[in-house]
Amino acid sequence: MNQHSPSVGRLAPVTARGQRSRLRLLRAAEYVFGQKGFEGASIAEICRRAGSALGSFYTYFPDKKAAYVELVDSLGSRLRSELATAVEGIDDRLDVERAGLRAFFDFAARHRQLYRIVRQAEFVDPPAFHRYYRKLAAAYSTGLAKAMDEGELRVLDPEIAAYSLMGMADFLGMRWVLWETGDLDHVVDGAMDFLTGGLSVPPAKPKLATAAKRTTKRITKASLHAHR
Amino acid sequence: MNQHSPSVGRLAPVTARGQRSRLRLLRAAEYVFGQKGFEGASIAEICRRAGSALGSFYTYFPDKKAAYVELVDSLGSRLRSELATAVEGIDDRLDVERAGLRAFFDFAARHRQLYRIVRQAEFVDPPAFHRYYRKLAAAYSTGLAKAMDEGELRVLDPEIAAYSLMGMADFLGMRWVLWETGDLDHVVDGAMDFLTGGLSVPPAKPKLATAAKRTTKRITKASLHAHR
Amino acid sequence: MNQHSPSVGRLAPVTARGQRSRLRLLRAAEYVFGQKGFEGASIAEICRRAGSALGSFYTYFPDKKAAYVELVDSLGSRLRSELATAVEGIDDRLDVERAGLRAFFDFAARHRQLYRIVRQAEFVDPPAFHRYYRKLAAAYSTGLAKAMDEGELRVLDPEIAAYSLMGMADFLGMRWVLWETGDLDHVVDGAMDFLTGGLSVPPAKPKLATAAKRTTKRITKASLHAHR
Amino acid sequence: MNQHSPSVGRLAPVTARGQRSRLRLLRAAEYVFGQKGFEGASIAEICRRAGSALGSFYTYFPDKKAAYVELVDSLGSRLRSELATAVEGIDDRLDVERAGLRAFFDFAARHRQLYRIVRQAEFVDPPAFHRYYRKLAAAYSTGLAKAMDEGELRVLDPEIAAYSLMGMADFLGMRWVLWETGDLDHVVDGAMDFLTGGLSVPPAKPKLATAAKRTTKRITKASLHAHR
DNA sequence: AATGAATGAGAGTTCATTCAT
DNA sequence: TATGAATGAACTCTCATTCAT
Repeated sequence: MNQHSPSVGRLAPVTARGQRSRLRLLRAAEYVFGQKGFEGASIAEICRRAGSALGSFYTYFPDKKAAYVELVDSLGSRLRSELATAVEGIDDRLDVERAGLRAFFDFAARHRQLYRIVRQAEFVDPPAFHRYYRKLAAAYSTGLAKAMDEGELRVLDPEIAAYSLMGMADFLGMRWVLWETGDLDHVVDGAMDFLTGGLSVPPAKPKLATAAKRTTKRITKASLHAHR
Repeated sequence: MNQHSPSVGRLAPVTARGQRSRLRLLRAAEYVFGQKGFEGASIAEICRRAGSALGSFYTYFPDKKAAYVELVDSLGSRLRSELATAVEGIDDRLDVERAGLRAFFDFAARHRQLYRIVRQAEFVDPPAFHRYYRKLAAAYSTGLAKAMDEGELRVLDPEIAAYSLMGMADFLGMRWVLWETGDLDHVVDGAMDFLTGGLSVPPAKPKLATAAKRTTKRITKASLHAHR
Repeated sequence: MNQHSPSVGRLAPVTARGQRSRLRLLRAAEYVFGQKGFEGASIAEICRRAGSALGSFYTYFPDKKAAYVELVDSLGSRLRSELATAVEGIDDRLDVERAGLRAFFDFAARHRQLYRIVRQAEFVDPPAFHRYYRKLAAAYSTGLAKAMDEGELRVLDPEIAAYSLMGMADFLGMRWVLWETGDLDHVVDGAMDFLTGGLSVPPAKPKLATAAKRTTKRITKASLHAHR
Repeated sequence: MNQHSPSVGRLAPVTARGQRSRLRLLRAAEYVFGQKGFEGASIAEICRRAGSALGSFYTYFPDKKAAYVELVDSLGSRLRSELATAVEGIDDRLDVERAGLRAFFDFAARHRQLYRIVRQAEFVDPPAFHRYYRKLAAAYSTGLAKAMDEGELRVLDPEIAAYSLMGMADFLGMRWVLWETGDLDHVVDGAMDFLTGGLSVPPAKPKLATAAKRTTKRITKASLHAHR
């Protein structure tokens, strides 16, 4: 175990000074873990960055993994909370989707460590990894199910829809937020276009379709060109 | 042809015995890397599993990373080839999507190490990681663009659509292949339902819509129940 | 008087509250040192057990070793005092031996940490270790010499006899008090039998010897059986 | 676990070079453990002394403790074997005792690390500690029981006698081999005197007793003087 | 006197890689 | 080619002790 427990030393600091130290360490850990991954990060570097002595890390965390797990949980709840705030008060469910997607991209842009930390969690602590996605999915599923019940969305299996939408957001963010910052408006529009109407051609007016086709074809070729 | 031809990144064995040793090592590596991750895996364990001596690893691979990168590339090309085979000769583009999704799930079920190896590639060798997804996306985008051109699919930005569909497949596979083996037919149906028609309620015949709604609503509730 | 008077090796508390804290720490130290050994014990655990803060230890002891040494000395003097009390007023010297042996076993049973603390003292502070045994041996030798002088015991080198008797008591206690609680009366009887008459067969009356032999032979075999 | 196992790396070396390395490490470990105790010894120092690299220790031992336990077992069997050799062919049982005692003192003198290593084993690995004494005691008890059966020794509980004799030897060795090298002949004589005839005064010829008394009294006083 | 945060030297252990055979 | 011993840098974690409050 750790050297501490109830009376002597705790992991939750009691003094204000302790609070500050712990926070500094956690922030440094978020940065370093995001930069180097779990294995690549060293406690020494985290402490150096936090301006603490090596041993101080263990005043606040039982071990390296615990700090990592705390970060995963924290990123998850920060993300969920930002998403909730972003869609608050929006009535139209498709607008909710748009705002949510946008908010996710913003979050990812402000927390570029998100992907690396969450994805590597699978190797560090599978439960934390599952927790992250399951909590997101649960909230998402519930929202979708409600909207379907109320006739605002087409009726689908909400959990399948939730994982589909999460996967979309995840991959689009990886591609256009992480790898190559692009015109996010365009990405959001494109994604909304897809998730709103799906792939299949509506049994519709041929003239309109042709016009649209020409337009997007150009985009298509440019995109393909750009990436080998 | 590309930067990953046989002679680059690997030390090609000349004798048949060497061929066999190399393959045994690679198979062992795939297993161990999939089980323990890149950092967690040790060359010693790989050699033990392959029945080779510790030093022999370096007869065939310059270092640990090289073997890992080769695996990522190999998984990528095996997957692309299986997908291509699976959809070969299918005319209807939506049937192509269905068959592709199914083939991906099958592949993931047979290569449960896929997710762990590919995802961790980001930390081991970012180029290999990008290559994996970019090659998949390029092929996918091209196919979608063609189908859109030919009027088989609604016209969308094909790269956005490709990443969206890849994200869907990835997350659905993670959820229903990796985490919890479920009724894959149901998942494929649900995913096709979503990706075909999207979320928005069609401005359609009220009677049909109502009927469908009631039917699927029951499914919905069951699903929610089943997964917390 | 000697080099271990109250004010040396300890920081004497002045207030009553201080007295209590010091004692609590010492008791906790005795427990933890006995449980984990000198190196295995941590100041943190001692403080936790004592209900004190980590820093408080150093209010009363200059360092870890000082507390340990104080315990060794204290165990030594407590033991010597109990032994002295136990044999007080006993006239027959062999009865003194019996009572002393018994008292030692009782002490060891009540202070199971005794062996571990004293034996490890050799590594922590050799002088304290020697002091412990030399003081015991000195008192013992004196007593034996006196009894020999007075014709109550056979005349032997008293120091050799003292160390022999201490070794006997030590090992018998280790075996039948520490390791496996047995029938102590039987052990005391057996030990007295040995230390009274020694190993050699007296040039005695054949009939009695034969009878005794048969009787004890049975005990013998049972004992051997019982302990592998 | 260790990085090694069946095919890749073993703890038992297969090459002659490996044999030599292992032996060098074990000898160095015996020296350093004996000098500094288990906790005080560092693998680094052992390797330095053995002329090996730090990591090589772990080629042959899974951890520090394993090497220690191996030493305890090895000391135990070396001692038992020397004792067995020393008494081989001796008919008179009391002569066996004398030769055994002497052999033990010799062994202790040549392996001054014996006491420190064995005694600290209690904290490092209790089973090894028990094994050491129990094996000695078992052999000893058997020998004593046989001699008692055959009428060569007075009949006593052989296990009690064995532990008594082991304790005597242990303490006498500690006092006159380890602490202060003395006249071992005198110690052996004195010990034999005690263990042969015990403490009690035989109901014998007064004249002889008086003579003996005077002789030993002088020794007594000298001894007492010498040690405070 | 008491608290608990801070310190940092030092430990055991792992393991990718090299090398002699 | 194959083997397995050898290497040593690097890591996580512990804990006695000090110090500011």
